Amino acid sequence: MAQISLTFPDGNAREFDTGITPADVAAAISKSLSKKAISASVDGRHWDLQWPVEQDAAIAIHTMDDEAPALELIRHDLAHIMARAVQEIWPEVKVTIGPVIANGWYYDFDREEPFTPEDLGRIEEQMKEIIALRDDVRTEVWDRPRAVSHYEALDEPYKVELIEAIPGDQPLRMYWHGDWQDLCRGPHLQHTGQVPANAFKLMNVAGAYWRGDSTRPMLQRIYGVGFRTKKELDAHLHMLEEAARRDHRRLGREMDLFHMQEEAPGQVFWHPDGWTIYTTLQDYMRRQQRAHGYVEVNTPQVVDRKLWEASGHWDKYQEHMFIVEVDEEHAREKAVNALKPMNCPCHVQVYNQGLKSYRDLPLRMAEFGSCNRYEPSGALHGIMRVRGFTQDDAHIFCTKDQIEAECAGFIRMLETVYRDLGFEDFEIMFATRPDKRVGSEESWDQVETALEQAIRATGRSFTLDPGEGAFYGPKLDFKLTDAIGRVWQLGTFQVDPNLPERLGASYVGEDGAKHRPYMLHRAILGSFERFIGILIENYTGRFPLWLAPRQVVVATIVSDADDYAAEVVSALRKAGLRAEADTRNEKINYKVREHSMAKVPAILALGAREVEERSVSLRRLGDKQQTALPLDEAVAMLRAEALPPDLR
RNA sequence: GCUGCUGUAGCUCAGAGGUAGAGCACUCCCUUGGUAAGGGAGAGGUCGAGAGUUCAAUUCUCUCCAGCAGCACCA
Repeated sequence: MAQISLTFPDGNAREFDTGITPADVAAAISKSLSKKAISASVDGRHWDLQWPVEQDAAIAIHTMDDEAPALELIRHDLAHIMARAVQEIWPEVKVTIGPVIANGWYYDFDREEPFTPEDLGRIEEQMKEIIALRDDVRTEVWDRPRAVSHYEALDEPYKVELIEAIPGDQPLRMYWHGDWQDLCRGPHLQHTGQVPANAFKLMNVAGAYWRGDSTRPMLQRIYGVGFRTKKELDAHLHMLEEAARRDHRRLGREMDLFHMQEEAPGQVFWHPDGWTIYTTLQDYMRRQQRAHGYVEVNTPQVVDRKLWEASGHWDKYQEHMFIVEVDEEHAREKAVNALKPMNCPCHVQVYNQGLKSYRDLPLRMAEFGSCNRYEPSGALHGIMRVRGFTQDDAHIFCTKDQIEAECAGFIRMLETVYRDLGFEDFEIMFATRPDKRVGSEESWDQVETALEQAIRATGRSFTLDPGEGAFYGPKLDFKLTDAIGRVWQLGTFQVDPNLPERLGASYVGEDGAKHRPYMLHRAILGSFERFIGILIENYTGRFPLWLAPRQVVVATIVSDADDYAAEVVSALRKAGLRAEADTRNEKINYKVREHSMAKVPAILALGAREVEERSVSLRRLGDKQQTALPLDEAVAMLRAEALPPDLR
């Protein structure tokens, strides 16, 4: 029999018969490895222990100690075990697909009746029984006709469709968990007993379209999470609780920052404290924009459809626009307006006033632009996804040659802002030319190169997102990671030669002729609403002093300190701090508890001693202790600390 | 928009075919207390909206609205 050479991670190579399986390889190495083996990597590909190896390759045998392959196998087997459990309980249910996802898996089923939360418990029990059976996992390769007729006989139409969608005459792999069988590319564990029975949990049921297509039937998707040990599962569940505790909708209500109500779905009623955060953030952004050479404008909310027709939004974006029809009795014709969903067309109108020279470029035009978009009801989510919002929007009008420098300048500005606002990590996604596009290849080459050079100039790396650019130009998306590892897409930078063309923007060049400027759409926060939602969750409501809506509460211990408290508050306010007195007839314990829960960063307690000494007793949020210090010193210290990062 | 679930006091939630309850918050009184809940009393609800069934609906049915989870969407 022919031999192949397998190279192990330590660099040693050994000869084996062609077609040997990793299970046999493990057995040849040692009995203990053979027992512990769960899968292998063959030339970097995750490989089932039962699959034969036909060529020379680099091989590594995995055990449960190898986290990534172990979790993938556990979750993948759990998906199959869950599907088997469901069909054992309800044989009429049709199975579809069940992939591994972050932290777990899901499986989509077609069943007339909805699954209930009680059903999930029942399925879990059934899964545990299957695991206890320690059924062997077997695999075979089938040819296509056999697989199709097999699933037709079982009346599993979704599987038939899946097979038909698999390209070419590729052989199909079948897996059995005991007698239950599924089409699956593998790999899998060796028997169901290898899945930890106490380290998984079914989380919820939700609808999901077959093949992700909203025109296809809606299936029922069951989500589960699975780990190697109960400890890992518990840690994950704890993390979810932590995320729920940070939920901006809950904190927004508890901290009295904003509310939303039925009469204005997807729109925010900002309360005084929430609006303080908003305006503080806006003031900060305004300073940043000025420092980076932007001019600020403001443009109308309600604009005639003619402009939207010219910009192309009427065609492409109408379903997302709030249309306002004005049926004036004496109007010659009915006026149809739309609330602006974006600021760009209006900014071109500002640009178009007066003749522009190449000397005017680059022109960086910013607006805290209030936009309204009719988002689908199911997309709304707290203040993170709303129908009325304000962007930190700007458009840079420039020449093609200026794109690179503008892009680099923008990335540097964005770095500063994210750092100041508490986010150190962000990633750049570079979306390049899509299949359906306008413009010459040469032009795409130039613009994409300019963006790439700009990123390199800032010393950053990027992830390529091929084909995901807009039809008229490439874009950069900036994704940042928050305190609990969630990723948010906020900033964007997009090159657009199209809108200046449509709306007739031009400038007079050095040659005295008219030219089209490029337009760079860019935002850093995205929208104030979403960004503040993220800030709330990132800080769990415990804002740094400069952003905290209520910075200092002056709490009296005895009513004899009331006058002094008024004096302290006034000194703090004079120093620019947001301070208020709490002279209620309550004990200091009560006041400290209440203001701590309201996440006020600093509490100044005043009793007879402080009145006497003209001092304060400062307690910081989260600290168990307090420090006594003279009033003047406390005010100076808090004032310095409350300066926004760009003014320090 | 789609599937499922939910909607009762400011908040968190209980409840039942015969027009409602708890805790916290709120108001008032007592208490002047030294760093995360002092004590007492009181007020507060068209049970999301509309229609239907019924002697009787907040409870059952239907429609609508909003929210939640996921999907789809996200210039």
